[in-house]
Amino acid sequence: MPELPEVETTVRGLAPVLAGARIAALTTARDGLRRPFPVDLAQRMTGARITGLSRRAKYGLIDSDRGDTLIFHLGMSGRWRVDPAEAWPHDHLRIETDQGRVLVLNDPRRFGSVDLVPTAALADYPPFAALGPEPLGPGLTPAYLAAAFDGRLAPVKALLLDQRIVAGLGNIYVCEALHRAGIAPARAGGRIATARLGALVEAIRAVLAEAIEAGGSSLRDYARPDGELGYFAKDWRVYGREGEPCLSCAKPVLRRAEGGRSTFWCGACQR
DNA sequence: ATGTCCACCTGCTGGC
DNA sequence: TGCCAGCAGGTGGACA
Repeated sequence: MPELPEVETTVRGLAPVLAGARIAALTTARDGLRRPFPVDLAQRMTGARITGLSRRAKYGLIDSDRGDTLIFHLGMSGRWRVDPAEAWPHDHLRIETDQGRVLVLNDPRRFGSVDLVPTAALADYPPFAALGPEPLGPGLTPAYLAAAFDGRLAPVKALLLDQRIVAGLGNIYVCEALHRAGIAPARAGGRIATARLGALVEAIRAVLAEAIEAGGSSLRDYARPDGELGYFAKDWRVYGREGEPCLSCAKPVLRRAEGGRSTFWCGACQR
């Protein structure tokens, strides 16, 4: 389920537990998730000190002082739990720090992944090879989108979900950004005026920034044990609101399923 | 190359 | 109450 804001919030929640700590133990409960875990994961991480945490697209990065970076992806249902009071089904990976803190990666659907790559060779990590710019970074501009969308007949929604064009957007935030920008999700990407792409860039940034802020707020609340990172309540303007009134014009929000995913939009506000 | 669909998994919900 | 279809926020590979 996690998109960029959820992963960002998760990383921010992991940082106080992991940064500067040494890994006392790393254990796995199965061979892997969507991919096998690295066979030497425990060997290479045990005893290592964590020097920093960061995020790229929907991936979380945990750097060790041994020159390795552990890269996790939460897939659709992954979450990190902090100092869990009890074991849950689908707890797949457990980290214990030298300060006695415990982190557990739980992922019922197992669409997530955990990999270990040399920090110096992050660019060679296959999932990173073709990633587009970070939506909150300097690379996402109206001119960039205009070039990326040029001549494309695919729906703008599909293009925004393509991680090679923009890295980190998922179904929810694409629906929300398109609504905020007043652009119909089915409109061909190459048929959007540059001025409207400017509105789209602003909408993407605003939607993500607000979600990260909401996640940060929930993070501050849960200094308690057995915390779940990255999941927080958020009110969507269109996502999940089929039939309910558009918050801009009160006409019912529409939903269409394509390729197994739902698109929510307002037929009146979005053109 | 581009656009579309499906598989990979488990869990939850709503309708019958 | 019980069963089952449908749905879920991701990625990547297959196909036309």
